[in-house]
Amino acid sequence: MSTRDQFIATAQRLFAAKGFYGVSIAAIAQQMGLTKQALLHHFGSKEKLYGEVLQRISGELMACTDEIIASRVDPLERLTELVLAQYRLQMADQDAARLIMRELLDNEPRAGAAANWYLKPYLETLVDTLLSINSARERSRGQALAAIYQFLGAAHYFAVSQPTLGRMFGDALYNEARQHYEEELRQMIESRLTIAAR
Amino acid sequence: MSTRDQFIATAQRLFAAKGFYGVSIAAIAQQMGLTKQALLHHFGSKEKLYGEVLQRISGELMACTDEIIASRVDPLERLTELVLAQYRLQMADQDAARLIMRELLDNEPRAGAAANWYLKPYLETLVDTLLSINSARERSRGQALAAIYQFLGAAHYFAVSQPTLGRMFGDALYNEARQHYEEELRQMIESRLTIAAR
DNA sequence: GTCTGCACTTACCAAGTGGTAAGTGTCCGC
DNA sequence: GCGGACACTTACCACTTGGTAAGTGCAGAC
Repeated sequence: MSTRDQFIATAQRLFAAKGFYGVSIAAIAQQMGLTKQALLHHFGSKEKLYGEVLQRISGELMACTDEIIASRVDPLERLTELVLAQYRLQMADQDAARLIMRELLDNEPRAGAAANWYLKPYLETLVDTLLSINSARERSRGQALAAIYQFLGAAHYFAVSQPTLGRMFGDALYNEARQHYEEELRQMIESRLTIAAR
Repeated sequence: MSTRDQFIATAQRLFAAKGFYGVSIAAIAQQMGLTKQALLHHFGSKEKLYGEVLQRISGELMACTDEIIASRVDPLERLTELVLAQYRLQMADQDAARLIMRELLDNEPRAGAAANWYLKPYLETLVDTLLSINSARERSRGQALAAIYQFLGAAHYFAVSQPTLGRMFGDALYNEARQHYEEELRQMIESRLTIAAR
């Protein structure tokens, strides 16, 4: 793993834990036994490093999304898999999930606002897919977005809560909830879209 | 409104927008045309101010929660109202919602970790209420927590997304989704708990 | 050998950080 | 009029911030 990639990985971990302003470039470099000027040598500025972290994350999500879109044609199945895949990715890399959540919270545009150019097409895809599921029932884009947001919110929120829940109730209960969660999500999506089709 | 309360309100707004580390006490004071020492005079330290902001927020949520627990006995109705009330509060004060979300993300304990002593009893109440809805079906605490988290995640996530969604798609679409969202939440809870009762 | 590019260092900077100390003015009870 | 509590100020502190400048050491090319 190149020094550069190591920087990105370390930065992702720290940014996820304490946020952009909560981490100094010196702290990131120190974690790797280097000086902050080594970091600046590779990335030029703190913002650019942050941008690269976001870019790597959104790249992974987009790749995963594209694959599902290519392989699943049935809209209900596609929508379900898109949400579940996103959930699995976030559970597998919870630092990434936290970072994206932080990006969602920060209303100021920063470092190219990387969350946008991945999140927007992703959301558009989800909304379009949902709208194509049952053309019979009239459904506005706003209503579709509301439904999508339930799914994503339920998934993302849970993926991000491990530290807090672990601290509150112990990791055992979180892990127990985790065992059920994916299935719960699947049922939630199914029941929502099935009821909607009535 | 006292200077002190103004400080808390201003701090809440700024902390919500940029996080604890992203805002300096000088910036907060400057917004009110005062010096940072005026702020320190009232609160002693940045952490204490932050703590007071969290305390005010959690106080409101707890008051609202207690009232519902006192007035609703039917568990399904109580659970639904608890989640919806939380959602309404968060939509009414989106800065507060963002702050709590940030608190959820920060795994380090800080400023008394105010989110804990409000969030934990709140979650416990929700889990207990859910478990009492249908004692016939065996259900573990972890499973109950998973269900609860779907509801809260869907609500909280949406409440926090206005800036991002507004930037992405324009406020019109967000407002349209918003019109439907509370009803969507209600249906989601109902269908989840109704199916569970089968 | 010497030159070049690369990864990385030490040294330094202006600006900003949270916080302390010591006032300054103003209102209020007496 | 006076003493003290209160709200707030200026002045200052040690420290950290992101970033620049100028090397240093070391590989490979010629």
